[in-house]
Amino acid sequence: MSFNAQLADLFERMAKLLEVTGANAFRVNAYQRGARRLRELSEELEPIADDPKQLTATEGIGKGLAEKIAEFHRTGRVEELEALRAAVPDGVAAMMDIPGVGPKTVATLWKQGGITSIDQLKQTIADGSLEDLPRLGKKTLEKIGKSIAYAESAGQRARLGDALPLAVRIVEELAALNCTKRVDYAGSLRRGCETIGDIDILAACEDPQALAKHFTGMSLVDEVLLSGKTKTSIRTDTGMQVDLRIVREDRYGAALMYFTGSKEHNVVMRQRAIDRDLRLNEYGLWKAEDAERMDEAKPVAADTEKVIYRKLGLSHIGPELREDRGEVAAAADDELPEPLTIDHIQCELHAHTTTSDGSLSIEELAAEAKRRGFHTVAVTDHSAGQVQANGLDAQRLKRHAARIRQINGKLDDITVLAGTEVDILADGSLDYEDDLLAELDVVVASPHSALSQNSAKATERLVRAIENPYVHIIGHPTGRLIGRREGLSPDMGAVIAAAAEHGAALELNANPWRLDLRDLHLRAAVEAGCMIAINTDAHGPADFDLLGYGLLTARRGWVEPKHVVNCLSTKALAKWLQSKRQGDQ
DNA sequence: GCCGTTTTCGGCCCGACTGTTTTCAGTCG
Repeated sequence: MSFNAQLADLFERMAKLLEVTGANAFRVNAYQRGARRLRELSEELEPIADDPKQLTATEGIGKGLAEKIAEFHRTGRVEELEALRAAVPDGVAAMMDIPGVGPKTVATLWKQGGITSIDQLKQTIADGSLEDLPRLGKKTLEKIGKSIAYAESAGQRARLGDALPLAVRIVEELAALNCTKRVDYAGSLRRGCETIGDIDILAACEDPQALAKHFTGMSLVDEVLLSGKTKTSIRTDTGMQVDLRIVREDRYGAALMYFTGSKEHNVVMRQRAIDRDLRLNEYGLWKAEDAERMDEAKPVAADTEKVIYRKLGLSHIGPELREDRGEVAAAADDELPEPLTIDHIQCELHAHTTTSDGSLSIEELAAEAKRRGFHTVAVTDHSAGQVQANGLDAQRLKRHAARIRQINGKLDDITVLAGTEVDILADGSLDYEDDLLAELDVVVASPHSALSQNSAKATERLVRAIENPYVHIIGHPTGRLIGRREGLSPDMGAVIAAAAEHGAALELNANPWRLDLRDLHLRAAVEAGCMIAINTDAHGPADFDLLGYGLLTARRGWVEPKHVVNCLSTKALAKWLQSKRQGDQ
């Protein structure tokens, strides 16, 4: 784990323990913010760990955190954290993770109830001996018990690819009602986050009661969690929590902005409003004096997000950018990245056919790509190392390439490239000889095995593949599977620097299990001058639809059309593929 | 603990919902 990541974990732990012990909430928040900053930092703090001046130049790190960083660097530990650990049993801190249980409840359970673990809490709820504690009545305990049971059975965040189709289905069903004026999904889903805690749906409606009733009566509803005048929550049969909020139509934009978040983005926006003697909340942007009487007053702006941003002196910030990663400053200077849309994507450079583990023939793949409006599709079947995927040995690859070229000669309006997705072996060598790779139009090199090797080895491995003169694209560079497998954790700065130097593109694999590279690494890559390849890794016709997940992730990574090889014209793409070859001759 | 064209103190986003109270504390987003 990197120095920054270790510190981020440490600060998060501090925050949690401080919260349980009833520390000042703003102090807790400072540690949380510090941890978050550390995770987003692209440069390592270790070299400057003993220089408070340089450390405090980072936003969110002041004198206190700088001292902790120096202490950790010097001694490998932080005294205050050790003291907190000694004072608070592990099980007590763990109770904070139960939904509906916050610091106050944990403190009551621990100090007054003697509960020091989730297991003990579960038992005590079952035998009913807890009900004498203040503010812990029968219903509350019942709810906590349910939360524990649910967390034990599921608990994990949903992948974007599972949550988005579900949200679209719910939005479409609610939109079909006569009384519905507007309805959208908001929250982390609208921001295109790779995993989603719960789905937020926002609606404006002439008959809120009817809408809420329809919502709780949908066939996918397993349990109604709460239902108020403006907020209703359900759990679906797949275990996903869905919140519906109903707002006035003329306040819709303010609500959409508010519920899209992120929380951190909202904080910056609210502060920006205050700096201009305005107030921003979920009901609109107000003059400061009107914020107290929103019922009678007229908002400065409320019906669309765009107007609210404009009234705050900002160009419209796309939902994927709203993470407090510098987007507000960029919008103020009119320097936001150009939004990458599906119309910019003109080719697919990573696809499989029946020759390895795909479901389409070469002709069918070409036809599907053409139907999607692409000028080029690359056939990149697996190399021999992928035995389970029917990977090709050298002889089969030669015959396959010849057949691809033969078919390409007969097709109009679509170019089919002869390529491969060659394995990057554990030591960074490739699964084919260089002279065979040199015969192909496009080479995608990907790690598929030895995905738990250490960081140093992974870095060396990927850099070596990047240095190979015949490699155009590094496919799904870390090999992670979201929520299932962590994949490689190389020194991404070194990998990116190598890719920039050698002109290899890094892939953003659009499959929602992968989304690899992830958003923050993409941003570091384009800032370093790397090209990005956004591919669906199609194994069948429907996989081309996965491109949408790639676009969301790319926008989160501040990737613009000019950074993406799939946005190149036929001619420019041919030139790019060639340049790699010529540059090394 | 962080931060500063109201800078070394005094703020730090704020409203909905629930359950336990009987006017509000705790949690969540």
